[in-house]
Amino acid sequence: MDDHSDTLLFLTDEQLRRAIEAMFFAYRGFTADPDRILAARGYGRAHHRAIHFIHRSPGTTVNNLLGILGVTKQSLNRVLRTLVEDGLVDSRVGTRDRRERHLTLTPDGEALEAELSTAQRARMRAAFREAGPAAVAGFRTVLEHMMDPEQRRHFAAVRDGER
Amino acid sequence: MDDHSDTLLFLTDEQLRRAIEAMFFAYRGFTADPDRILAARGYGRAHHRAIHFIHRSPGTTVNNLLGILGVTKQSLNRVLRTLVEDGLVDSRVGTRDRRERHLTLTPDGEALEAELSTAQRARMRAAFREAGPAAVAGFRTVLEHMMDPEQRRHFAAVRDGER
DNA sequence: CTTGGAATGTCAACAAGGCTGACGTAGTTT
DNA sequence: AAACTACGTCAGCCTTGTTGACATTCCAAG
Repeated sequence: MDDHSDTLLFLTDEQLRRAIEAMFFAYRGFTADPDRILAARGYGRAHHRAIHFIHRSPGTTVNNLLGILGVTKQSLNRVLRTLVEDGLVDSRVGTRDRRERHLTLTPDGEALEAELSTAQRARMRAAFREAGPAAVAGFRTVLEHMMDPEQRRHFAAVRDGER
Repeated sequence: MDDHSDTLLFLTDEQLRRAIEAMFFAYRGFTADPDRILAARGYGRAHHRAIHFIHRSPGTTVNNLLGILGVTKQSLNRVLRTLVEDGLVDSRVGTRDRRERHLTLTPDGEALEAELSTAQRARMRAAFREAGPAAVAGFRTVLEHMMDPEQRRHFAAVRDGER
């Protein structure tokens, strides 16, 4: 009960260092495919993030998105403006509160989202398949515990039927 | 044998989507603590990466680092220059090949590395402890499979006694 | 031994996408 | 009517990625 042997085993500084590096390299792999697709269109990761979360929560407001993405409105606005101009995102004045803008993807926006998502899911699926179900469960558990509490709230929001 | 039930279970597009988001949020948590320390000194993540890999492989060359970090030499050079100027990194002309510069951390550099690493390991350790050993093993397995083959080579290099 | 090419690293200039600060405008709340 | 909120925008800064041009050094072919 007070035997720390296996606890110590996986909490070595060196083991943790390796996990940190793995996270770094894995994240690069994780973004590599979308990055290529986006670059071909002159977009960057910022556009991807906006598209992703608008797809996930159609009709979401600008303010809402700011909370999820954790950037300033000026920064988000730059991205949103180009997406609206290019006809990928639709910005509609709110009906209940007309100060708000509700964001949705246009058909073109959905198409790009699908393209990005398909590529990213394919890599994820391949990694999951090679690693096996048990590893996948562990993977997700650790990821959840690595988030900031606030980020985790946003994450959990989806699981329980979106806000 | 041809029962896909559990395979399908964890390969749903929706499940994959959630994993993608988890990766996004977790990476932000992962970098949050170092980012704060770096910002206080006027550095960014690029500096952290350089410091980390120089610490890992003391005496490494610029070219070597380029392969690991996957950026252009000009980009890396800017970061290295400030680190050398600030006395955190030592750049020494190679003895065998004088075109090369061998990079090591100065005592000040090691101190910052320790500070960054300690903060990042603390979060990692906490997440690992809450998730448990089995989850940790799965986590690392999936991460390895998510890397690009080339990135994975660099990663594996350390495990087998560095290059 | 020289000379041309490859490797290595530096300087300059540009772009994306973060940031802060200030401000305008509409709509809502008190 | 006054205060607050949501959103957009202008201006300017920083980090960190990019490409292009260039200097130095090494090596190998002639």
